[in-house]
Amino acid sequence: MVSMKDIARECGVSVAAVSKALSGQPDISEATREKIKQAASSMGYQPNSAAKVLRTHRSNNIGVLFVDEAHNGLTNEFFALLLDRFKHVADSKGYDITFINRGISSGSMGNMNYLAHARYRAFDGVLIACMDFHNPEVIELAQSNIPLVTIDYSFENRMSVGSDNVSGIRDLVLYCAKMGHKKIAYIHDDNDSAVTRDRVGSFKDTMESLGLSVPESYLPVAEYRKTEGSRKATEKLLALDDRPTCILYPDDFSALGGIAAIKEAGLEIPKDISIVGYDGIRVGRHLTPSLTTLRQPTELIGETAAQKLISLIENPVETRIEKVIVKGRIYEGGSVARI
Amino acid sequence: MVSMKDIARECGVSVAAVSKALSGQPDISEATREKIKQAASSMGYQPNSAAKVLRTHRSNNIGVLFVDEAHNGLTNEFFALLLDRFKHVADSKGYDITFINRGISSGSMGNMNYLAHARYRAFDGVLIACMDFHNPEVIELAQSNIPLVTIDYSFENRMSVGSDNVSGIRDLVLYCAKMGHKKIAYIHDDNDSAVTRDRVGSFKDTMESLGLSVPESYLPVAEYRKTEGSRKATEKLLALDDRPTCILYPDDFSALGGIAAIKEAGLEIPKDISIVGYDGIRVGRHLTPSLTTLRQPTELIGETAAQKLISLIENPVETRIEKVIVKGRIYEGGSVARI
DNA sequence: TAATTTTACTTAATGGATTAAGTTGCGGAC
DNA sequence: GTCCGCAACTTAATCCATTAAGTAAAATTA
Repeated sequence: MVSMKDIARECGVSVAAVSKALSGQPDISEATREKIKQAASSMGYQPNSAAKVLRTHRSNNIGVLFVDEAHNGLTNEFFALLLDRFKHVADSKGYDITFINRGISSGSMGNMNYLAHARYRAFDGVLIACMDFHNPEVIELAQSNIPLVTIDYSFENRMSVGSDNVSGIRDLVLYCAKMGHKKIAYIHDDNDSAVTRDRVGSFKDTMESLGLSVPESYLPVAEYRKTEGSRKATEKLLALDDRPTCILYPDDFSALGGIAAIKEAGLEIPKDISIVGYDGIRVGRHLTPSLTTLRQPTELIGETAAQKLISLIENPVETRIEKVIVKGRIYEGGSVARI
Repeated sequence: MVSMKDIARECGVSVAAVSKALSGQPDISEATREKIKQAASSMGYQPNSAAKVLRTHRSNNIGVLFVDEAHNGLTNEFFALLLDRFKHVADSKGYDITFINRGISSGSMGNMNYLAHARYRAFDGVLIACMDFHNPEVIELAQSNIPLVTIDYSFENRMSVGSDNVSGIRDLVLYCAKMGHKKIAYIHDDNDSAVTRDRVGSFKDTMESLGLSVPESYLPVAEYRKTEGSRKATEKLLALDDRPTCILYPDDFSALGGIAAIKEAGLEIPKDISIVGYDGIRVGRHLTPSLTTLRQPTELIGETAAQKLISLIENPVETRIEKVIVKGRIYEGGSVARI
């Protein structure tokens, strides 16, 4: 490997001069700079990030924390798309992306936790998405001094980007009501998160403002993004004496589980029962009938998260901590009947 | 940040002793080792990867080259799942994963190419998937001395993991023939790759072995994984005087494009025309009828790639260069009619 | 007991780049 | 002619961990 030392020898200057010439510092004459650049290029010089990081404490590397146990991270279309756009913006600004995990061993002290890993790699910033935000290790990371952006969850005094769950659920409920539905159920997770609180709250509020009642049985619990749970929750709803005419699912994967249960019960969508998803993933568009859902501006969320995080990294003082909220839009498929 | 220096001062030993104690070297007494470990842990010591990489030239970091322009990388379910499994194995063996891109600037010399980026970050190894393998930069990377595994493409003298396209296409054709089809079309890309050659070759060979003829018009061209192209190719096939009774698509996304064209033509699957996909992505299972396809053992490909690459990194001499080929299995959906 | 081996360290060089502080030579001001 | 200021460098310290080579003391052997 050619280093600055080699170039310096070749050009008869000091290593410092080479460093300055290549990094565009002003106190190097144009002639010398040209000579150094020429030599660097002809000798096949490649910078060494380790040396740079060691000296400057800047890695131009962003850590991404995506849970991947149970295939819940990358293979989730929503998060894959989010990461794709995030990566795109990061790339264009000269940042790499490395996944944060728990597999790196810290010598004798067992495996590193998330924060230790982030420090070990000297990440300039961290993106957290698709996680259990109550995990102590995640909280530890969030309370560190590393620039941080979270998706769909907000820590105190930290940047976050999320979708507007309140308006999302409201819009969906209003749409269903407009289509004539009065008996609407909402399946949700019982985890303690703002997403759940916002959505359930919005659901109840909107229903109330429409003068529609929501029996407790219309709010069954199922883990997010698990088809199995939503399938069972759907079966419960279908078994009710006073069955709802429309079921809202908390995400499109859950809706897939619901569809399976409905088909199994010998019912037809939307003739016998209407359903609505949330997220707007690709598969929904190819179903028959296609799934009415709230399409999240996933690309925008990913891009915004990257911009905010990089701004936080590069201008820590001027950058204002924000809780960015972006609105989604209803995709009107064919899964809600007019009654 | 606490460094070994701080621990050394605290314990009254040299930095070298600390390094040895923490990395488990034998020539440190148990008493001293214990003391150092205690101090390290109570002082909150965190190793510094930059220093380690600088000194040892080992980064415990694997570069992953996934094209992402046109959302073709991460958001492709096949590759997302592949990467997910790859990452899982890499994690468990203590390797991080960083995306290789072209966004990192090398000071005055423009942006780094893939190889330069890999050297810059000192990746111990590289995974290449989902790429244009004829790209000069990719070839340059493949010809470097960095341990490398490619997916679904094989460079001379380099490790690769791929699915068995020959048996895959053959199995599908045999299945269709068994269902009574004689007029079978295959849409394919006209790029110059082993995947295409193997598949088209296998298609023609299998058809010939069955005594079935394949007119040129039954082999229309469309770019892989693009619904738009396959839609047009399908329209062409449907417009033929002697229309095929069954269309094979090169991947499930292409099949989605075909389905759109077929619906638009007012035809019904599988009553009027049968279709077959390739890959076995999730959406296919939720279509009505569900898509008959060749399900690739994506998880296995990802895991194998990781194991092979890490073996290549850790035992460069003993590890034999292999072209691993794994077989897929037909998923029998409802998109092929018995005629 | 003297010689040898082992144990448990220390010393010092090294990897590659950055940067504050210092030095030299030159042109211009007075 | 002298002094000042500036351009264009060089020097040297620094970031942190690793490791070959060296050393002193303790343990073993003859």
